[in-house]
Amino acid sequence: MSKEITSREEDYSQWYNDLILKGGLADYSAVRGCMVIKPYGYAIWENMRDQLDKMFKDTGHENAYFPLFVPKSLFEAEEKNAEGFAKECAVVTHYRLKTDPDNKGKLIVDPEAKLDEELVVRPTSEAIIWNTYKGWIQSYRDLPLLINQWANVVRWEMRTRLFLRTAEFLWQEGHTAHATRDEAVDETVQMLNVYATFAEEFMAMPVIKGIKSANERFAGAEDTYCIEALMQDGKALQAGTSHFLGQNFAKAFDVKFADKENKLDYVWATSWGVSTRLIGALVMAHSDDQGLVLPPKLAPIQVVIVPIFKGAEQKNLIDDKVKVLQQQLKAAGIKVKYDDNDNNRPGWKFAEYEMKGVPVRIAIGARDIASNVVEVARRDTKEKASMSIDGLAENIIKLLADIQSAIYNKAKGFRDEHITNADNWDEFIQLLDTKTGFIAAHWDGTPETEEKIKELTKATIRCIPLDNKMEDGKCILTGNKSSQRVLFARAY
RNA sequence: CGGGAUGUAGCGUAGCCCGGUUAUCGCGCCUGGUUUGGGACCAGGAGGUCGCAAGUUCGAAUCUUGCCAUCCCGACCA
Repeated sequence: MSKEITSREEDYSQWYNDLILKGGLADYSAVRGCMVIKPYGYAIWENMRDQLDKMFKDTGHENAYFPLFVPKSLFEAEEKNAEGFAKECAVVTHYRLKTDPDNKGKLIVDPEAKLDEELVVRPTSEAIIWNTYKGWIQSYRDLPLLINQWANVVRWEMRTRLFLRTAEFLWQEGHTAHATRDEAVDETVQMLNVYATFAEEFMAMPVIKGIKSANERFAGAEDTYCIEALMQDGKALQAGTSHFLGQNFAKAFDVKFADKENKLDYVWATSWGVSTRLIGALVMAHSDDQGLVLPPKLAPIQVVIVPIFKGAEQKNLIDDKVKVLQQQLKAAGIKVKYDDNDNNRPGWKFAEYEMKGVPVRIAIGARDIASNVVEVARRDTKEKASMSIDGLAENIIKLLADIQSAIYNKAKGFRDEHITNADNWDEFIQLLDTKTGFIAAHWDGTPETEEKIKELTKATIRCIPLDNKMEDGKCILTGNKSSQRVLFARAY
């Protein structure tokens, strides 16, 4: 059949693409590096967004919206940030087209319509937001300022991959301002914890909370905290970041506040974000060679009901029964779909919903109704069981919870299996090339050493785990003294 | 952006080297019927800017050039 999926074994990249395309999450578009997010994929994003938005609001944040365009002069105000993003910015230079006098029916950029100042299409919004905050903050009474925005950003990446790295992507970016350093650091860590909780409890994806080395730090940040996940091919994926920005942006945009003693000081800042990349992470974390495996808490469809019948009479009988069941399941808060489309037979539907990663499938036929049961199949293990129609909703709720924790445990088992200590260079190389995953190794703490290791192996320091224990050792490359292990991996 | 590969109907493809009637086949799609417990079957039918643009030629899916997109490997990537 045309919907066959390339196996992970055969070609991991192709497997990933197949899942996205054939699972109906997204499609390529006519625009280089930009994808179309299809309804099924967007529904996952909506579920992620709704949950995260709730968590942001529960921690005191409000949503706002800032412009897509950033005047170049503002963009360059915070030097490090500007430098970091300069190479991947789309820039608007003109505001008008006109008909081509030499080529009928075609348009050209009107050279008369050149902008005095170029507009940068935001790759991130610190600049425009901090320029705005300047007008909003005068006193400690205006702080903290806790704002989030849901937006699209553009980063002109050289090589793109569906969801993992696209030229335009959807994300949220929180931007907060605080009166003290400590409060800003607390906020940074708090939001990192929100991300970690979301990843583990909703995406069923275990993550390591850590801090980035100087090389991997966000341009313009003092510290970048991150959650790192491990994909099934042994490569790491940065799933979310939370930055402590110090007073860098306050100084760049001259945002000062008066404290209780009427003393002026620059405010302290954070920014934090996750993007549609999370969908890529979700896909790679759990799926198998038959298709997507989605965690029940984020699945657009949690339960699909497939009727099996001979003739219209049986179909009517099943319809009546399903109508009741559907109401019960919906009342129990379950997202349920009844697929009684007559174009496809049950076997086709089974395969289709497996590919789409629907966590639970219920098959119901005349003989089931006769014995007051349904056949319940779970996507993660492919196990099938007969379940009584009485109290079905309660049992399905339990099953969905089971699946949620089962796929988390499976992913966590894999992840934990793939954190390995390396005590010298040979071991390090060996592990990178055979076992893959996170490698915990001593590092002398210098950017030069990290850079060298990256050159030699393509492995980078993913993070220094927050709960790291101190331990004397020697750097695997230089042999210099080290006080703790850091996590290396090849990464997306 | 450099190296390699690819682009023919919604998907997968034959034809291209060696230019020549109406562009091949399978899946899917539409109509009708029979079916339905793991990707159904029969009959009829629709669907094509051969990625786009220029060029060579009496004639281009086929040859040439440029461009666009995708994939793989690099470089790049908070």
